[in-house]
Amino acid sequence: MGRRSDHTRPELREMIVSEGHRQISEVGFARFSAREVAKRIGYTIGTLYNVFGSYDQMLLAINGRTLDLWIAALEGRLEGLETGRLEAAIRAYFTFAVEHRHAWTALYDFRLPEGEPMPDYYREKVEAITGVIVREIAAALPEAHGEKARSLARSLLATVHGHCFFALNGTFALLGEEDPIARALDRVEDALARYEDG
Amino acid sequence: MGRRSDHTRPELREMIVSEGHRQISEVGFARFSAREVAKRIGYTIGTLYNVFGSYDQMLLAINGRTLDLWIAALEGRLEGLETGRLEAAIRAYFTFAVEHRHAWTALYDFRLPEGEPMPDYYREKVEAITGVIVREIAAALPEAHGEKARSLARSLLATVHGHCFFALNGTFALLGEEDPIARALDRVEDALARYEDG
DNA sequence: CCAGAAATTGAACGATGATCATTATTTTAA
DNA sequence: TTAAAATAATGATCATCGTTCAATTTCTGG
Repeated sequence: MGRRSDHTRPELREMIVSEGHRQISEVGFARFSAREVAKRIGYTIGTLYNVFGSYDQMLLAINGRTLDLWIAALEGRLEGLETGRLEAAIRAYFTFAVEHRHAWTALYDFRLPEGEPMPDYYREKVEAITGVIVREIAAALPEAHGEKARSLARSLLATVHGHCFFALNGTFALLGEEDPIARALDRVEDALARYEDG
Repeated sequence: MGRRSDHTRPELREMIVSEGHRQISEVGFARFSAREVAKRIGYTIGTLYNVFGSYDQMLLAINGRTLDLWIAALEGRLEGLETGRLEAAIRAYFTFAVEHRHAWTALYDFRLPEGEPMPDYYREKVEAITGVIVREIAAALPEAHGEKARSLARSLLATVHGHCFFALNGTFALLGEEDPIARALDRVEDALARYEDG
């Protein structure tokens, strides 16, 4: 078969990302198959390569979709909230990871070959996640500003990530920790309390 | 060829784990190949299955080797140290991860199929890593004891892990953080300071 | 010395990602 | 209107992977 134009380029792109995300959410990164994605949207493997150029770029697009959904989930949860915004953001962080186990894990399972740079569009999505936390940290610490707030936000993001990661991969269960979110919130509180003092 | 007895069962096991660890350290989890391991020790793929029963159990053994080396590196670094032991432990945590990038990352890239339980020997190694931190936390906080110290240690372990993970996977670089270890130490200090107060 | 046990092989299978000449379709321009 | 050029999609081909297991070879106990 040749040029069909059943779908425009952007439509096709969307179909692949959408189905790819569905796939990876269901079976996880390890069992993900590009061929299966192609089959399910009624195309063949070659077409995925035509559209994305490489497997890696396709996976990046799929992970990008996960980031989009994650950002939306965070923002959505905070919308209209007056108090407890930072805590809500952290809880939403966990909730998304738990509810999208496989897709969330794939974010970290997949890595570009060394040396290959992250595309800007992806970098921006990662920064958007951070941005949410930065904003809430800055709001929680009126006296903090600029780089100080950004630095603390990055670090607390890593803190929350570590707790979330251990919660999902079974490390916390293995170690007997039963309430990972509470522990993450403890650590954030520790940092804020200390900051307020000096 | 048949029963050769060039090597005893334990010898063979050691050869596979040793070469497997070398392999995964070099090329990483994604490019790891069991066939390649077999070839390099002068056996064939079937033999690996004879010895370990499954691919997963072999990988677990290889990751177990990484944990052994990690524990040894932590203990070795602390040996004879009188002061600054907790900080030294955390620095050693990072140092090992950086110096064994691929092997360390493989610890988290590989997961058993859902439902399959961790073998006890592996669980014990993970607990040994935690144990080091628990011990130093307990030493740093004389008034903390039992479950309180364990709980805090687990949480700080997750905190350090998050920072280490973001350092290695490029997230911190992307966000402009240049000194992940310092940030991890900040967070640990935050927790200890708060704990000492009440 | 031989029969049975044990260890090792490697061919076979079904997948995977990757490549690319071929073919079908559309678009363009004459 | 039609021929030529550009484009889209295919699917056969390749190298590799994990997995299985009958066949083969070697060892060992009697």
